[in-house]
Amino acid sequence: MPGRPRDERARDTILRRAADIASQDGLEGLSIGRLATDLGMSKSGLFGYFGSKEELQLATIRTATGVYVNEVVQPALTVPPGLGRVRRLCENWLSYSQRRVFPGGCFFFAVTAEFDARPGRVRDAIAAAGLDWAAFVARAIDDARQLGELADDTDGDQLAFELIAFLEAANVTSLLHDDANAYERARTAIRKHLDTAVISP
Amino acid sequence: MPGRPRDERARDTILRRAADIASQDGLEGLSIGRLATDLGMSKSGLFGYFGSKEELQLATIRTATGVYVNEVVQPALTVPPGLGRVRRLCENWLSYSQRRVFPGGCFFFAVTAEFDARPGRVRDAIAAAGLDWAAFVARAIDDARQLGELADDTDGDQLAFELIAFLEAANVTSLLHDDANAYERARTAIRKHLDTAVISP
DNA sequence: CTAATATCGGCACGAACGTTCGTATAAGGA
DNA sequence: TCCTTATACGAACGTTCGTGCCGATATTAG
Repeated sequence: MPGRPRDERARDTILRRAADIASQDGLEGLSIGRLATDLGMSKSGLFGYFGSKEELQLATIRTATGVYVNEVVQPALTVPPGLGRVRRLCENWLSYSQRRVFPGGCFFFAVTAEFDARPGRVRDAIAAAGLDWAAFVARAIDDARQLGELADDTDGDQLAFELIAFLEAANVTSLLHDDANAYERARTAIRKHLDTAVISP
Repeated sequence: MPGRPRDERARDTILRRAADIASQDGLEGLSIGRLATDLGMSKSGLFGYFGSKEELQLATIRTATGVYVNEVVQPALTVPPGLGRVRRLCENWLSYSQRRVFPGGCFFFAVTAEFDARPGRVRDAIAAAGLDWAAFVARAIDDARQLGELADDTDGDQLAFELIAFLEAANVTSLLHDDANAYERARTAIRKHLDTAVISP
């Protein structure tokens, strides 16, 4: 069985490029031949790293998850729990989408829409990542409520659903219509929306 | 040049099935061979109706637009302009997604995420449909405001952006996690959201 | 009843797909 | 130095893709 460990550095390079392609053309549109040509290597050489296309797709999702955590989640942990962290999470996400960290916008938006209606291990991995993200946002909201910054009857899951809806809407609008101020729309919506939940009087 | 008019009935049957497949597997995943096999006809016979895959994709978008208008837009026109029509539009959309009029959820959500990052005529057609829909919702909101049912400073485009964000978030959440109460989350969000914009005092 | 025309299936093409196989190269241990 | 092992490559596998050609069938006109 050739090639279990192989060169970790090269593997990461391959997967980072794979995530870029998949954000534009999807995980099915990501073909091994094109990826190999892009990277100046042979199809079979690249194939040896993964052993199957599905394994390549799963590894690409793991790599994209790492990028996502680095870009969106980690920098939000530098600010203390509370409303500030919630705002920071949203802003990190919008920046991550707007800066085109992946050229096709949010990687997970693209592959979620691609796989949400077909069963399999790839869909399961994407769904798990989506659940983790939603739970993380809800947790940040619950922290803010317990710190007395949000109203007592704030529903963390519900508010997370609404905030994430704004983020993804900005992503797709900006991509489809080259409309950069979609991000400003989302920022406005998030600000207004959080203000109505914040304890003010 | 064989086959310009052909059987209109058969053409509609083909395109309706094409839209169903595309809602699950995308307009690229929609292959002529599979579509022909599904319908019990030959590849070349089906191909003759359209002349190219891109033309099939564009025709599929037109057919899906017709379904969308029938399911979402038309029944909302039976209620008079105003806040009621806005609510009805949202409810029609959620019902259209929840009843799986297309087996892969909203057709346009699926194909938008697929094509939002690749130029071409297909993307342009999808983008135009998206603009029409957003403008229609914004118009309905503006009507409600001019009728005095919404606050004077209500921004129709902004509010339309927010409502559509909830709709699409319900669609994708329900599909990815088999979570039917995502629709209830969206209904809650829409109700709350419109209530804050409505003229109450 | 025949002739013209429209429609569709059978077949094949070239390209690209994921995958497998055999081989060449290069490094490490004996 | 020789042998082993790991890694990457080129070529080819069988399949499916979109597309084009050609002949058979059905429909319609004269």
